[in-house]
Amino acid sequence: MAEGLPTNDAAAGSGPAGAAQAGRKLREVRIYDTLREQVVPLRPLVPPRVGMFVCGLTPYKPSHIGHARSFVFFDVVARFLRYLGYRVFYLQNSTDIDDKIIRQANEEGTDTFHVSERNFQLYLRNMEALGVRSVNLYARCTDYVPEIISQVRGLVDRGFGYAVEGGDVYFEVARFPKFGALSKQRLEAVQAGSRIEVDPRKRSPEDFALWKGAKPGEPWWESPWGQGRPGWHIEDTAITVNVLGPRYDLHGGGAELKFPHHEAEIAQAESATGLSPLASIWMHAGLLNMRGEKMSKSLGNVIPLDETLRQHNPAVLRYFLLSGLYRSPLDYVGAPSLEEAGRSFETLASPYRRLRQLWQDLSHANDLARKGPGLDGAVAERARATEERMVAALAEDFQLREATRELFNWGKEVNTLLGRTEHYSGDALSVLLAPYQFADEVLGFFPLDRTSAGPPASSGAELGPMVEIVLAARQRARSRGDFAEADRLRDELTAAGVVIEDTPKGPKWRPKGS
RNA sequence: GCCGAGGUGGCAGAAUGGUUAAUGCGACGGACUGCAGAUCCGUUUCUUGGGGGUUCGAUUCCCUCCCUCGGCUCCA
Repeated sequence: MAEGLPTNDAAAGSGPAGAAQAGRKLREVRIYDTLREQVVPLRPLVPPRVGMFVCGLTPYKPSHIGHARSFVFFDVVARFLRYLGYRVFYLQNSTDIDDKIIRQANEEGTDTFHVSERNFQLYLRNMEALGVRSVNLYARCTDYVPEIISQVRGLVDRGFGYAVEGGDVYFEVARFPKFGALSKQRLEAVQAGSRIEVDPRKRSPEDFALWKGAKPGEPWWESPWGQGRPGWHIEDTAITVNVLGPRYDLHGGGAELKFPHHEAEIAQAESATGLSPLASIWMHAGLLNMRGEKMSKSLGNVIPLDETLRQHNPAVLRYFLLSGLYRSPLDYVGAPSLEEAGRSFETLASPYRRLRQLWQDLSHANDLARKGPGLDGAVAERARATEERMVAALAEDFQLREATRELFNWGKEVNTLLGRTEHYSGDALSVLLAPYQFADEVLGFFPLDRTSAGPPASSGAELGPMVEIVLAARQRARSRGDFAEADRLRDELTAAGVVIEDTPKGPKWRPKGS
């Protein structure tokens, strides 16, 4: 939210957030659960708390825009639940030790910590640029090795895991009949489709590694099975059981993780704790595709997130990533996708920008309390209704597009009102701003206060004096009818990244991309 | 092969067993402007992959065929 804007009710404790403290019933949110294959109400184990875990990334390389889609979406999930008054603890892990990181470190001639930490820090910066700020704890796998070993040992003790020669420990899938329930896969079918050479030490091909014995030159930790490191799946359950408990409310991740990763999580955690279900609701975000195909290194179509954020307004990327149904694939065709999104975003943000400017003008003039024209009661009612419809859309399995549509419609109304007069009172402006503030708080549509399309531009402060001089010259040219000169000066300002708009009250300007 | 998602206007992309099938982008016309931009108003285009069925009525439910994409132990 831009500094100096009217305070949102929720933040002030008199709105929905205050409801929880007052012990009132929280608004019900319905979410599609992959396991049950239907939209179900979120019923927190310990209301109003919501434990939420989302599978994070393996930072062996800089993250790409596909990652951004999931993490931006789950950011909205956490923001929305908090807006409603749920007290969300959002946990995300980072797989900072695994085969790919080891390989990358060897290629670079450095160690795994450097590789994972460098990419993880870059990821955090990228997430910050995208306005993702709802995660309470990023848990690194290597910080939880004792918990991991303890959980593996527990599984071995209870007969779910078995150690083999070489220091590997496997989970015996045959001991967990529900394996496959989440992805609706049957084991026989899975075995038939296996692409991986079966390790002869495993009792069954579908058994997966809980712990891997260290090979020469690899990082290792001491364990009851010798020197080794965690298998891929175990860190998530070791971390969540310790941080969120044996059961929690929401588990999120990309759709491709359903099988085998999330199946393995269920098998591990429920076998280790004896409690079920591990997560009350399993959410899966649709993947981001490149021109209809998955994004993968072998196809050579991975778009680095960092590069994209340097070339485009992060707000536009965020808007684009949130523009479809979260469970469906989203197709990215490169820059044209973001250019179109940028035009849409401009339509969306422009009325907000106008309102915010008016508010700030009043604020600077210390005149917020003045008696300006108020608002028609019907307008105020429509503002409330707009916000309510946005809430309702999100409360029914996060229908982002529905919510956004409301904001477009609201923008049209705002533009019409501002076309009649701009002299509204502070109260009236805050009513008009409310739907935008909701969108900012929950959808994060206006991160870092950047509300127009395009790459970052120079700041208004450093351009200001030059622009004012040129603009004055252009006005003189216009008043003497020398429109050729006036247009030339406008072209120069445009080339310098300044957007000029003539209004009845004289020309206005702003840096492109601000 | 098995599991899953999907085929809607020029493009992106929603929705519902039943008034004119959202919204955005684009295009065209009008208002405004010296011009442009922004904004407003209006217009433009889909009968919802093919076929069959259920129904008073289906884009929405069922069957079938065609096509696309994803998962099947690296992957947000």
